[in-house]
Amino acid sequence: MAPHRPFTRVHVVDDERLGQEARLQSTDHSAVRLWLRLLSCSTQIEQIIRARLRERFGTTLPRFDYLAQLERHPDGLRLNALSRNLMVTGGNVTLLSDQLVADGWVTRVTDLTDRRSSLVMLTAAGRRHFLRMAAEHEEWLVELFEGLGETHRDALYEQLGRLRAHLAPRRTPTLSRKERAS
Amino acid sequence: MAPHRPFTRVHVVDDERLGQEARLQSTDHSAVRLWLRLLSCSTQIEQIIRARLRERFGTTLPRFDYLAQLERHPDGLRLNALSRNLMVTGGNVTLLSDQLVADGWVTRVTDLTDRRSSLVMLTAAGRRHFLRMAAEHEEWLVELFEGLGETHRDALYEQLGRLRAHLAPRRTPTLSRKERAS
DNA sequence: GGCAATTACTTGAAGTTTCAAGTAATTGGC
DNA sequence: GCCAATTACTTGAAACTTCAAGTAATTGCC
Repeated sequence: MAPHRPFTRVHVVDDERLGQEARLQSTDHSAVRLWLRLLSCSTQIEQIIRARLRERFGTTLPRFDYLAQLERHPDGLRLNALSRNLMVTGGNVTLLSDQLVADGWVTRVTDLTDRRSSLVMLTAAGRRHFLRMAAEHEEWLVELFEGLGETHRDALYEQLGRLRAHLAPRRTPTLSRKERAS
Repeated sequence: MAPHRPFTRVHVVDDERLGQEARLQSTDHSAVRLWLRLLSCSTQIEQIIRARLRERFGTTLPRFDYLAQLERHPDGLRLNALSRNLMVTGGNVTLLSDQLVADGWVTRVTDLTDRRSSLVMLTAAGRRHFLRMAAEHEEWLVELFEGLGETHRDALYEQLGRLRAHLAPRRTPTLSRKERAS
C-alpha cells in the first residue's frame, strides 16, 4: 500500500507481509489508549453536567460556558474572541448570542472603534443568573471529584496542564492587533 | 467547609454581605478548574482528529468510533450495547447504523434468540476500510502526544484511569441478562 | 399460560453545530 | 489616498444529536 502523504513515514501497519497479529502489535497503541481514556472521562462528566443543567436550569452546556466566559470579562468580549475561547465556530456564537440576548442575559454593544465587531457582555440579570447556576455547577463538580483523593486530583490537574501546554502551540490563530493591545 | 449536599445548604456565593473578592475565593474552585482543563484538552484533540478524519477520509468521529467498536467485537454487537459503549442515544445509533450499512461497511443481522434485537457487524470491506483509517488515526495521536515525555504520558494515563474508575459506578444502566451471560 | 412490565429498537420533531458562502468594515502596501 | 487582502460577523444548508413517543418482542409474576 502506498504512503498516505509525502510528509508522513510509511507506517508498519501498511506492510502487508505482516500477519494480522503482528500488524496489531507492531505499533505502540498507548497514544490511542490515552486518548480514549481522556475522551471517555471527559464525555462522562460532560453528560452528567449537561443533564443537570437541563433539569435544574433548563439550559445547555454551551450557553453556560458562554456566560462563564462573559463573567470573566466584565468589559465585554468580541464574538471572535468568544468563538476562540469556547472552541466553537463563529456561526454558533452568533446563534448563541441571539438566544442569550433574547433571554435577556446578554447585551450586544457595537464596538465604536471597529464597526465590524460587536461586543457582548452580561446584563445585571444575566450575571446574577449565571452566578446562581455557577454555584450549583461547582457543587456538582466537587461532588464528582470527591473521593478521588486530593493527591490524585492534584496530579491529574498537573498532567493535564502539561498536556494543554503541549497542545497549545497547535492552535495559533494569530491574535489581531487589537487583541494584542488589550 | 460544609459538606456538599445540593439543595440543602445556602451556598456562600449567595451571601451578599461578601464583596466580589471574598465571594470568588470563598469556595474551592479547584474542581471546576480541573474539569475545565480536562474539557479543554479533550476538545482540542477531538477537533484535530475530527478535522483530519473529514479531510482525509470524508468521515466523522462518531462513524469512526462506531467502526472501532465493531472491530473490537468481531461477533457483532447489539445496538443497545453499542449505544452504551459510544455514550450516545439509541436513536443516534440507529441513524449511524443506517448510514454505515448504506455505505457497505456494516451489516445488520437479526438476532435469532431475541427478535427485538439486531446485531451489527463489520463487513470484510468495512474492516479493511477501518483498519486503513485506524492506522493513520494512530499516527496522528502518536504525533500529538510526541514530545510530551513518556513519564508524563504514563502519569496522565494512570491518573485518568483512576478518574474513570472513580466515575464508573455513576453510570450503571444495569446489564441485561443476556449481557451478563456473555 | 396469561398479562403487565420491561426491553430493543425506530421514528419524527426540535435543537445544536459545522461548513461554506456572503456582506460589510478595516488594514496595509504602494 | 487607493485598492487588494484581511478580518468580523451573519446566513442558510446539511449533518448530527437528543428527546419523547411509538411499535414490537420478551420476561417475570401470578
